[in-house]
Amino acid sequence: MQDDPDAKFDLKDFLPYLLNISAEVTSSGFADNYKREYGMTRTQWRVLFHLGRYGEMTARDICTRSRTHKTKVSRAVSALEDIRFLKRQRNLDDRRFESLCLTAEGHKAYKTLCGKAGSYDRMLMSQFTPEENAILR
Amino acid sequence: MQDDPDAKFDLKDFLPYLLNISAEVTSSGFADNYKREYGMTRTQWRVLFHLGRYGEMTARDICTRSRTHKTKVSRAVSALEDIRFLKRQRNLDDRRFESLCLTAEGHKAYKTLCGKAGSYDRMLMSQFTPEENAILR
DNA sequence: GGGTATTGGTTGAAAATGTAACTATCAACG
DNA sequence: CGTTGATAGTTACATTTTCAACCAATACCC
Repeated sequence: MQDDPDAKFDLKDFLPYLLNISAEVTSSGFADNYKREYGMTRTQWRVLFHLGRYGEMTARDICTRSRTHKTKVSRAVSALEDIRFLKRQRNLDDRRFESLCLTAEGHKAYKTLCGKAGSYDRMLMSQFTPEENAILR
Repeated sequence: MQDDPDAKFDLKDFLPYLLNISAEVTSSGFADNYKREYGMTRTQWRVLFHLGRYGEMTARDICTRSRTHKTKVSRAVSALEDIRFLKRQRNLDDRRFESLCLTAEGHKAYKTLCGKAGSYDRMLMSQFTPEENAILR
């Protein structure tokens, strides 16, 4: 009855659904690391990672690179500033911009978490063959 | 496995991050369909889809099948009930359960969206080779 | 110059989510 | 019985996220 042939395709085959589930499972598995230790949210961790990995950049850069909405980034940046993980500096040429960079403390946290992320990633990867990984990415 | 603090690995290589981005991009591309038309949230859409595709089941079934937390499902069910897309019925043998099933209206919405999901999925898939798809899933 | 549009970033209110405690039902064991 | 413990589902409260409006600085154009 509910199975109209042309309206029928398995939920398991719907790519966005699949990706959501996988994203949630893998992310929450790692979230404890930054949450318990530093009280960071997912977005904050993302911002920290971008700055740690790619160095100084503006909030807007993070938005476009990480496909994150600017309000999310804005709030994450303030939060990271509050706990002294980053500092901002107005660009003098164009004073709308502010370039962000990590403090020593922020960088230390980044390095710690980055190491954990590396092993976590390797752990995830070990469940696939190399070819599968190449295609996934 | 040791955490190597100096390990530099690209953010682009962190699987959870990748999955999050892909999930977000692909999902939000489709979200307009149920959001604009029916005012549904992602979770509500997920519940609707499960019931439409697999027929009558309990809230708990949906939780375990879709890896969604029970409070999210509970609220989505209430919301869908409010707009008359599903009805619930207490199980008489064990009155803790309530089985859920779609109303005619709910099923109509499911069918419509399911059709769109199908073409959306095929569109996404068309960007990969069949082998790539097989592995992704 | 002066008006208008655009852009980087912030803010406030409303919606959604996460967490934990809660109700209600059943089952198991004395 | 009564107590304990598990399970299905809800609710309350705090945290996040979303959405739209907003501010300030710059660019564009006449």
